[in-house]
Amino acid sequence: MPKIVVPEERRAAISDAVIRVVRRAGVEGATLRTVADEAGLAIGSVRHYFGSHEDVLIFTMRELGLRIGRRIGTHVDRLLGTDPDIDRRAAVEDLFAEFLPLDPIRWDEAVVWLAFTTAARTRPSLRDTAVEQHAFMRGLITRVLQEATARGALPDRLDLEVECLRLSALLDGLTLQAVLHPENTTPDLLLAALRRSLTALQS
Amino acid sequence: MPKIVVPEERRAAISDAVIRVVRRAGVEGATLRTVADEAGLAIGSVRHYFGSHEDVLIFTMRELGLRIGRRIGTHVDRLLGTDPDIDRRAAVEDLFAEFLPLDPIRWDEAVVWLAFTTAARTRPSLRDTAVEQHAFMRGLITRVLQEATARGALPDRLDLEVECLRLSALLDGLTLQAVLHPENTTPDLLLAALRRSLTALQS
DNA sequence: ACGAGCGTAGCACCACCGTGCTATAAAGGG
DNA sequence: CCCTTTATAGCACGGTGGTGCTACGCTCGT
Repeated sequence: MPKIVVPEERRAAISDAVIRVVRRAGVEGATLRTVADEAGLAIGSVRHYFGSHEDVLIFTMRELGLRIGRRIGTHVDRLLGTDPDIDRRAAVEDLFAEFLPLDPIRWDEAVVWLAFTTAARTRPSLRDTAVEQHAFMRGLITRVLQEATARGALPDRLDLEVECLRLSALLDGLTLQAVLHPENTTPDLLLAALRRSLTALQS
Repeated sequence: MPKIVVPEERRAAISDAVIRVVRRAGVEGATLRTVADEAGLAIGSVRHYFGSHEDVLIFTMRELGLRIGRRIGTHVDRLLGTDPDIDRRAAVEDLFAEFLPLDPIRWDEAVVWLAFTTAARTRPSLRDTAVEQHAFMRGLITRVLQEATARGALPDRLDLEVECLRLSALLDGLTLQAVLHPENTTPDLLLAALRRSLTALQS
């Protein structure tokens, strides 16, 4: 049966298993044994595709980061595209809403990403990915704010560095609360908070 | 030498050691051995004061929560006190600023608290404390907003549930970013973001 | 003064971790 | 057809985790 296998697919399947385990038991719960079990493989098979346990985590975190970035990228394309007739306010709202865990799929992703990015504080091998993703988020928000300012959609004496921080902190904070206290942080509340903040920004 | 020891002091000293270890190595790094080492005790001595490793973590998290709550409580007393001549806007700002990691001491506390509260998601024994502290924060913010509305300091058609979420998410998000990406999130930026948000709330 | 009780310390056990290493079976190329 | 390569699987080792249990010494009540 071997040799027909595409290594990339196997790696992806394994990292999916890692994501499920982390969601259930945290990063420290994702041992080679639990991951192999979740993936329906033997521990030796998992090790065949990764140099070490650390590599499994690094690959999975990067994979998850790419997945999130790809999802958000879709909205960026629409917003920064050439179509002049779109409702830009709605497009911006959609873009930022994509950061929020508004459905079970994104909620799971947010849970796992939070686990990884907090774990990265004490795991040097995960830091790079965490920093990259954070820079991506800050850069994206800054660009959107700059563009909106240039367009006259925002007051032009805003301190964009502070506004970027406020917005990214809001998104991170909403996500954090939705992940840790979902019973008090329903999707409709998340959306209401985002809408209110964007509206307040315009005045 | 024994018997002169006050058990509560020993427990407090041990939980201080736990806090230092968690700051350095995360919750999963706080094993009985590392904690005992950090406290300058033998592993058996630590176990004399706690029923289990789990108890050590529970006690320490609760202790840290109380410490944070006590610090914030000081500002609450001042704000809700009877003195009519205080600058209420400044008092509110001071109160909320107390949630932020503006100095090394509070930064350490924020790091450790974040570690505990995220760990609580997968550790049932820590959940209660996490939920309590979160309810405390939400309740406090709601009360302040209600009082400000009653006083006429805020527009009275605000949806306080949404505003409470916005504010608590902002504080949590700012803290999260300061903890995970301190190089991009300096204390003066944190304060600027808070001030801007409070001002925006009033208009 | 002496025994009870508490603080301190550490051994021993089992469970689980990552990893080096080996074994087996299934392809694909010569 | 055989032999190299690759996928899969698993053993065994060293290290480390929490914990049950025991040992020892100091202090204080009687």
